[in-house]
Amino acid sequence: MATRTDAPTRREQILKEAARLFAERGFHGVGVDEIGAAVGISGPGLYRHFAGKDAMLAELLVGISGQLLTGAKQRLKEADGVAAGAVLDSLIEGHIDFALDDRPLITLHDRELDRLRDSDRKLVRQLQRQYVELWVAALREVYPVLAEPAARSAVHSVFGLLNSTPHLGRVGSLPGRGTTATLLHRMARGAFAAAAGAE
Amino acid sequence: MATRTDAPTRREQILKEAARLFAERGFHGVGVDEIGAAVGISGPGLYRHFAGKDAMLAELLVGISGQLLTGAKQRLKEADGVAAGAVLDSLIEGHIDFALDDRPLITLHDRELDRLRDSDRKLVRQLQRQYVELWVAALREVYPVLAEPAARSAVHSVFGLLNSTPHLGRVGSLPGRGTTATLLHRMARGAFAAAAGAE
DNA sequence: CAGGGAGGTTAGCGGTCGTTAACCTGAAGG
DNA sequence: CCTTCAGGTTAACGACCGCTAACCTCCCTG
Repeated sequence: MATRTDAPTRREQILKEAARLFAERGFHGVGVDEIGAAVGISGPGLYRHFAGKDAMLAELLVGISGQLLTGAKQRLKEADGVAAGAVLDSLIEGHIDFALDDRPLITLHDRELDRLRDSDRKLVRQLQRQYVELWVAALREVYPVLAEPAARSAVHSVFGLLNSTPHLGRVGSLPGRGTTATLLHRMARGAFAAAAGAE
Repeated sequence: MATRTDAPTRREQILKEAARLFAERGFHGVGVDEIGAAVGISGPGLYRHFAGKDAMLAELLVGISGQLLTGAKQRLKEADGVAAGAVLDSLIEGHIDFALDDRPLITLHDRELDRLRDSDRKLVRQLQRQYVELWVAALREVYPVLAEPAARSAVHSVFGLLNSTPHLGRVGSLPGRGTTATLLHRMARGAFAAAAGAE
């Protein structure tokens, strides 16, 4: 996958700023005028790029879920034949990268899903479900003791743990990205091991 | 502490329904008419009990933070002289009880804080900070290896793990409250142990 | 060099929402 | 029995918000 070097399109600028604002003040708490102002144009100008405010949220949430799922599938493909534990580690690593690099999106991800049109919400839910099932399978490969319901609960809980990055204070106060990533990774593995420990 | 048997006051009914609605659709996504309808009166009738919509949210959030902090202090007092691990277990147990019994409140707790007036938000933040510091101290009692910043990050992450209960599907699909509580407790301990493991 | 589309602008409409005003009612109490 | 007041009601106001309409201005292209 070639790294993008070209300038972001206006659509992408808008999506990025909208994500930040939605994460900060909630979908209903942000007006289109503010989103426009954040990219240097005025409110109604946004309608040259999106059908409406809902469409921005939909594109963000579908994008997030799709990106997580695609990334996970990619990692699973690359990790063919390696130890089960390494596969799980790779999933964890991918999720942590995302949680640390796109904190506004992580916030939106589990906060504004209900604001979507029915069809979009179903799509996002389906992508999320697939992502979860990838984790559940990888987890049970490592810990066959875990029954499926317990494994699913454990995965959701670890998502909660990894997605706590927005609560870890502003970027400056963190002990450094690498340190935080390592800590989160260890804790996730520890939580999984404990979940399987005394089943 | 005597268990309440008397009927809930109207104020309490309103707060409970408001919490549920705010958690479901967000603070800005719920109208006062809906909150009124949920308790059988009409919108403006609420103003006999609260100064405004903001006041309901404020009372909810301050109540949550205060309740968590008070409960934790109580548990610390009762657990005087016992092993450090047992103290940490008691904190975890208290938080899990809260997360499982008051899921709407847990959702509000880290989602709508920014909608508060400055003074209320500062109060809530202060209560939350005290609560976190109680945990950090208890955690470092068990794992003295953990430096304070790492301990604080670990605590926030475990909160994320424990507060994931709203994502665990509707109550019916859970494997039973006790089972879930035990699983969460084990995972929290496992995450803490791993955080301290290779410091 | 016409012209047409991409991407802006401002004005304004229609609906919603929080809040207030004015009024009503039933029960308690001297 | 009259008063008072807690706790409702409906009507309506003002602000805000998403969105559309109408118009403008480059820039690209045949």
